Amino acid sequence: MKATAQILKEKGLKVTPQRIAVYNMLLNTTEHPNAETIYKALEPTNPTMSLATVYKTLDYFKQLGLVQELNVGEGSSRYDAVVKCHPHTVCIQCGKVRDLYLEELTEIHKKIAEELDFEVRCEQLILYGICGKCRRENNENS
Amino acid sequence: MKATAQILKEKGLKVTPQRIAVYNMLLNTTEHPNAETIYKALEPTNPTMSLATVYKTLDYFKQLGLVQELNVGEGSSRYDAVVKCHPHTVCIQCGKVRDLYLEELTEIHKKIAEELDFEVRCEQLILYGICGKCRRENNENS
DNA sequence: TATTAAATAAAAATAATTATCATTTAGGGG
DNA sequence: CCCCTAAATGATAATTATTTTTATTTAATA
Repeated sequence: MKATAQILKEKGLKVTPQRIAVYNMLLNTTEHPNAETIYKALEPTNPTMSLATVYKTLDYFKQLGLVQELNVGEGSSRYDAVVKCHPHTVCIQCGKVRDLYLEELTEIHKKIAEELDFEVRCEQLILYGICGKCRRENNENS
Repeated sequence: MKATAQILKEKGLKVTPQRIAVYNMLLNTTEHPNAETIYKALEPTNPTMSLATVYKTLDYFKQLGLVQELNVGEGSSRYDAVVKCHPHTVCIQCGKVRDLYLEELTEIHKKIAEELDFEVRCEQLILYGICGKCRRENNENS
């Protein structure tokens, strides 16, 4: 695996502890955290870090294709270090956002795109519903 | 077509000029306006209308299934009087949001959902890209 | 028509994000 | 290795979208 500092350098970014911290945090989670959550997670180890820096860092990363922004209809944006377009599930009960990897879908959308007067750059599919865990808990309590 | 007042009444809502205006405005557009845009559009005919009322009205409508909220990654939410889940295209150049009606997709998602430990309630597909109009304009200018 | 609970407008409050700006720092050149 | 400078940071103010509050108005029922 490529070192974070190296990745930043290749993108033409100055390597700073803050940027390394944000990127590593995102690499090591599948939780799709928002800026606030990232900030809180880094506070213990980076006590001088500011929330504005997190926002600015995420914005740079987004422009350079290091992260993707995801809005599932909450107040705030979530971020994902997996930049390849991929579908997500959102549990409307516990709020958990999970990645889905369904090659079929990608292919199907490509095919459909060809039939439209629209040049698809990225497709985002969000499935809203009840995750397995919540469904089982609901059944127990009824 | 059912009268707006009747629809509101059936949902157990008090019929007010503001609610009728908001709902009719959404019925008569395919632009997926946000709260601000709805407010501005209604200002000429409803000069006393307040933005807070637009927000509250949209919130009621959403709860009752009269409108659906759509977030394509802008700062604000858009609203659609077509409440059936359906895909959208978003032009990353002109910002236009359009409805797509692709039955195949709905079916495919249903099938895939069966294979997941996830009970799908609604799926939202957003295709980001360049619309035909923008693509043609780009070609002219190059 | 009178009553009353609910809806409205206006304004203040909140939340998420962005901008400003003085200070600090990364990283290239000497 | 240190200096220099442009860029990054932190603190804070500003902005934008949305929600809440509250006094007033109104829809709808008796």
